[in-house]
Amino acid sequence: MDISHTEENYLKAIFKISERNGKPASTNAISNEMNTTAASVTDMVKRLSDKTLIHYERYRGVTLTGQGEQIATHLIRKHRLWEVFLVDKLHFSWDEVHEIAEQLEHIKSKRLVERLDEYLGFPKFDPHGDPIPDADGNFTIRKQALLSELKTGEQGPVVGVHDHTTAFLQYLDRMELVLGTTVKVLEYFEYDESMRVLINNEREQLLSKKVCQNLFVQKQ
Amino acid sequence: MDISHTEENYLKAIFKISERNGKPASTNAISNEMNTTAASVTDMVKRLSDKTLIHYERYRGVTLTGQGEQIATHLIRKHRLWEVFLVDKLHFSWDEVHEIAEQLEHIKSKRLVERLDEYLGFPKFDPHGDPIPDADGNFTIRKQALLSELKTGEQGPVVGVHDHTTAFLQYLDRMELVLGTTVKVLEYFEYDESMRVLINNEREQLLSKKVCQNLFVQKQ
DNA sequence: AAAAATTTTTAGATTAACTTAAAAATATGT
DNA sequence: ACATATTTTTAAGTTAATCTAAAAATTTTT
Repeated sequence: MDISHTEENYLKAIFKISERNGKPASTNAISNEMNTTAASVTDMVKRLSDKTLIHYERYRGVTLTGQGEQIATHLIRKHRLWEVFLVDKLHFSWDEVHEIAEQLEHIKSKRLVERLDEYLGFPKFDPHGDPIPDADGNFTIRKQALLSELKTGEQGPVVGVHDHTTAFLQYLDRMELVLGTTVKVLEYFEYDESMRVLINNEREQLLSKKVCQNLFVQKQ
Repeated sequence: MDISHTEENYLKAIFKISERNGKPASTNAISNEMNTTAASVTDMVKRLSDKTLIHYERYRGVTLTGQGEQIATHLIRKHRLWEVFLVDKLHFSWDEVHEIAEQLEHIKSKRLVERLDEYLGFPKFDPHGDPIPDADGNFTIRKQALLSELKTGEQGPVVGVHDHTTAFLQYLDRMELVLGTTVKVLEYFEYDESMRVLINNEREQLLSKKVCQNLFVQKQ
């Protein structure tokens, strides 16, 4: 059975939505994620159901079958491995790689993925700190919290971002808040929910509510 | 203007055919190269003509416009650069890379190609000895001849293959006739057009007519 | 130069992926 | 619980890319 580029993207969207909301993906949620119409989704969802890649009952939303989930996680695996390649080997910055990886993830070759993984040193996380699933679709789980959830005095290394937009990533670059940087909460301002933090035990910095709510820090 | 995966493949086919035959690509030649029907080609050729990527007059064959040629050579550039990547960095063998590169060549990102080129050390030839065009579509030209065209006593390094099939490439691997190997013609047998050659000034080898007609050797 | 063979184009259909607009089903508010 | 709002599906149609079969144009043969 072969599966189109488009079908793959639908499966990935369904995976993301279900993971995010912890429940079946609605037609509207999918159309929104895919920048298409609800009618197109209904159409596609029938086809994916015929191929037993999803469970679908009209008006009840969509979940992935084992097969469908396997394809979705494999796409994510490829996407994130390619992102590592682009950053580590070709020296792209972390805000430039998403769109290219969006194309590269559709390249079909089992051996290519295996060799790329090996070449990159079997990385477990991509340049944004997102976990790279293994060949069976298992993600490494890490104890993490948003910086905004830490209490005064708590600290940890920055391990990921919640917001993946170029704007945020470039902001972090300018602040020299790369992955691995240690952040310690010195003071919390209830007024605007901002924080004064100590970065790498060296310099102090004021971070806005929005920034704190989008930075993942490793726990304990 | 955007151009589909399929349209790109047509342009590449037209480029190859015109280059091979030194005249406009016929509908049949294209349908043959693309494994499709003449009717499909006529259809597509109209669309490419509307986009001013080719010159087309019915019953008279097809040539590429400047724009079309630019796209075709850029595809070849990407294809061959990716082949170098697969062989040099991921350690694929030269008979395994064509199909993967066939997919990778469609990835759209100017910066990616530039960075890949740099990462690979600006190679001028791919793993099969085919020239890699530069960003302007110019190919490095090399003085070469088929081994079968050499006279007794002449010699040169192997620089390319005419036949790109897996069977031939694997045969060369088994014979340890990789690119760079020096071959000297010791004797020519008129009977079956085979040759006795000296390889790397070390060992003698008998090569069949077919092999000699598919190996490129650097001249003078 | 006419007949035969080949090549190319047109005509008519199909499929995947998409759209808009209307109808149907489900969910929500009072 | 019923009217209203929202979500989802169906219906009908479009476009790119393909196909088969038949017609038309070109080339080759004699």
